[in-house]
Amino acid sequence: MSVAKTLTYWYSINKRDFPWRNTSDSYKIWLSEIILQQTQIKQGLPYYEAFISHFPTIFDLAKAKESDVLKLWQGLGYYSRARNLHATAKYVVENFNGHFPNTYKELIKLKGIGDYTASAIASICFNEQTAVLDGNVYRFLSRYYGIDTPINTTTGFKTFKTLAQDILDKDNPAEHNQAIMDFGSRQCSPSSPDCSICPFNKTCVAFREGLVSTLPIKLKAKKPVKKYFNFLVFVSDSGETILEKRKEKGIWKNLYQFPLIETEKDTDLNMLKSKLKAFTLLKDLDYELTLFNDKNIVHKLSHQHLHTKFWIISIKKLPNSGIPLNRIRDFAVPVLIEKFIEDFNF
DNA sequence: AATTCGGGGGG
DNA sequence: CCCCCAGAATT
Repeated sequence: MSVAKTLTYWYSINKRDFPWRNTSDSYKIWLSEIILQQTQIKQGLPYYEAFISHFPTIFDLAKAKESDVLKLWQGLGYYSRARNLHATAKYVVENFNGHFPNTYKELIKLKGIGDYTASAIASICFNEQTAVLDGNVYRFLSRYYGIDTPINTTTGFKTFKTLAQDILDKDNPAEHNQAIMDFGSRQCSPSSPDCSICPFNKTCVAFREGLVSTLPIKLKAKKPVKKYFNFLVFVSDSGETILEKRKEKGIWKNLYQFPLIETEKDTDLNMLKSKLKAFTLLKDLDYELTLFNDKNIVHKLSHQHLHTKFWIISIKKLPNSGIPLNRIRDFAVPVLIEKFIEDFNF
């Protein structure tokens, strides 16, 4: 039996039911694929439900404000996905009357849709013969064929993409693509898969040669950089605070935060006081400065470790216009800020 | 070809 | 502490 037939047979028995399966609604497939980029199903599922509930059609999503889309995306990370999701919804409504293009070639032109997502939508929605290549597929192919080419290189991508395309079941690309991903996710799992019950354990190169735990090969990422964040949490007598929008490119673009002072090294009370003196807005105002967290809160991102202090600035009246504390939950904020808001309990 | 985008969970 | 996750865009 061919590799593809074994995969689809396994899938016919082990298929899980998800709300984006058993539909060919390209809006739902697209939404699920964007949410699931670099995201486990368990984490993404509640967000998918929330988006479908708030935006049942692409027209609803296109009509929304970006701030509302980001608020709904809050906590899921990689926020460019939400911005691109919204932009593409508007684009597809404006240019295609709400209908997604039905080929890989046209889909990949859209913001937020790369090789994987274009292949997924084209095959699942329109039965185009184009193989998906995600982390699960890399793992299965590298183990089954015993390929030690690093997967996070240009050569690795070409090698595995070609192989995935070669073994694609041309008669049923939609089922095949979902089968190979589900198989990689659940049977050919990253750590300690149960190869004793694997339908490929007679032919898998990695199993035969004892390489299951070493494949796939991935080049190591460089170490994350340390940063020092000081958030200024203003609290006025009238119950207002200050949030600002992050407009620069970089992390958390278009999300909100308390006014931020980033420093080269860890900051103590006196250092921060001298920093605040540079704020002309605060010059003639009377305020009390206290540190909320004695130890730094370390928020870990893929490429940055944020050593964070929250400074409480109690003040009679804000230097410029603020927002009422009971409105704070209307703004999309990073998880780091959200956790503080819950802990501080204004 | 490298780097940068988040956050949660497993071992 | 390491790793991985239904990757894409930018440099």
